[in-house]
Amino acid sequence: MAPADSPFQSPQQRSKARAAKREAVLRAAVQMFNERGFHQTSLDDVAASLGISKPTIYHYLGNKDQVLLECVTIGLSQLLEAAEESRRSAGNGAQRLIAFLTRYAQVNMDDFGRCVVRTGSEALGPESRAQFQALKRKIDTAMRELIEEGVADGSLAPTDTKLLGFALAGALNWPGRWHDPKGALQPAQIAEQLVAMLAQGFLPR
Amino acid sequence: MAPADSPFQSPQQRSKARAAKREAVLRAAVQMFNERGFHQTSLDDVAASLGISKPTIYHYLGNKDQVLLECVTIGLSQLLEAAEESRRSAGNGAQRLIAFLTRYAQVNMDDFGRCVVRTGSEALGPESRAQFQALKRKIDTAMRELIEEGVADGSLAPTDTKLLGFALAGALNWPGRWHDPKGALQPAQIAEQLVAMLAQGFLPR
DNA sequence: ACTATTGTTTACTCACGAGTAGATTGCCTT
DNA sequence: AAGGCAATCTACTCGTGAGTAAACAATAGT
Repeated sequence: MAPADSPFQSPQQRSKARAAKREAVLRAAVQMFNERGFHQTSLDDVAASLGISKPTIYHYLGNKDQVLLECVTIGLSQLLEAAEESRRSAGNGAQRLIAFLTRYAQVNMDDFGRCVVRTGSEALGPESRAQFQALKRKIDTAMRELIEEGVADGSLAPTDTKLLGFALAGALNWPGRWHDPKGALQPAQIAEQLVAMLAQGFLPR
Repeated sequence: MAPADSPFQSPQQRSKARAAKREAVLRAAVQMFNERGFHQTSLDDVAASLGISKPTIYHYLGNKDQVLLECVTIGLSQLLEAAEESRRSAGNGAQRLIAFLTRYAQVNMDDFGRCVVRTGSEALGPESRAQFQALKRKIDTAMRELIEEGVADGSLAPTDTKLLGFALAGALNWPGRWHDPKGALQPAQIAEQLVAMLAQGFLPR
């Protein structure tokens, strides 16, 4: 084993460093995409923000399309993970749905989640677009399943599953558009209040 | 007065024809924007779809930015009009809010409304963007006022007005993303059901 | 008939940004 | 020592698409 402070890197350290750089590129890219929009962001801009040059980005990622695809894939994976976690968790259907929705809203206020919300599938090339849409469909399906489980166990009022899914998705995606990460409002709070509001409806009981 | 079938046009007819052509350009443009996205649509494409050439578009509209701005302005005007109409209508606060929301959702499934939903403000240049955002803020404000009136007259449960506004806007903008105009589902039905669902919440009563 | 105005075209310019070629440096292996 | 691989740069190419110049046609007004 090498001394911890050796200036020479082990293979693991090297590949880890490589992965870290790759991720740094994605982080920088996604932040600029969210701020200015995908088409208003050149890879030269992204490179400059990291103090590197464009070819370096191409060293880590194939092309601009792939950069975007990776960003949204990360966001969607977080959502998918949230769905799976809720699936495994205890509680009745309504409780598990609410847990999922809360996490869902939070992810949509994070860098990669926001990118998912703000990216229209048209921005991607045909192959990437297909992957993107397939992933989104997976999330939709997961949400619907959670809803149906809730209806089945009686903890949710019976409704049109698809429509409820769309309504919830819309309401909880929207923060990805309006929420300002530099603002005072905390994502966790927004998520919780929003979900509570949706759960209750707005007519008086 | 000239004979009705004269091949010579009166000044009114000329300016009307001009306006009609302008609108035809906007219609063609907005449809392509919605389908392929703004950046994936060149003005050459739009022109071709009308069987004309690009400079003709420039004869009616200043530049691409302005084309988009006009499109979203039309959409937003429809929303604003809906708000004003609801303001003037009879009924308690909740009823007027619901009427507005229903119309709001419908507009968002129409060509120009969809364009509003699908267009990120980053796509526009600075001046146009400011106008766009100002208009959107107006809609937001109108919605919040409707909510507050409902709370004031007791027909709505008291809540965080801003948050409810965002939740409703999100849920009712979303159809502009997923609804397929060529699909079987009718916008009017979707709008009504969606609003009813939001009004009631999804927890059992 | 003559001129101005409106509508429309063809045929350009020009900038920007994605993507690449090839050189360079330095570490790592044999 | 030598060759190879990883990481990075400078300096390009090249397509696309916004926007324009200039000509042409048709209609309207004088």
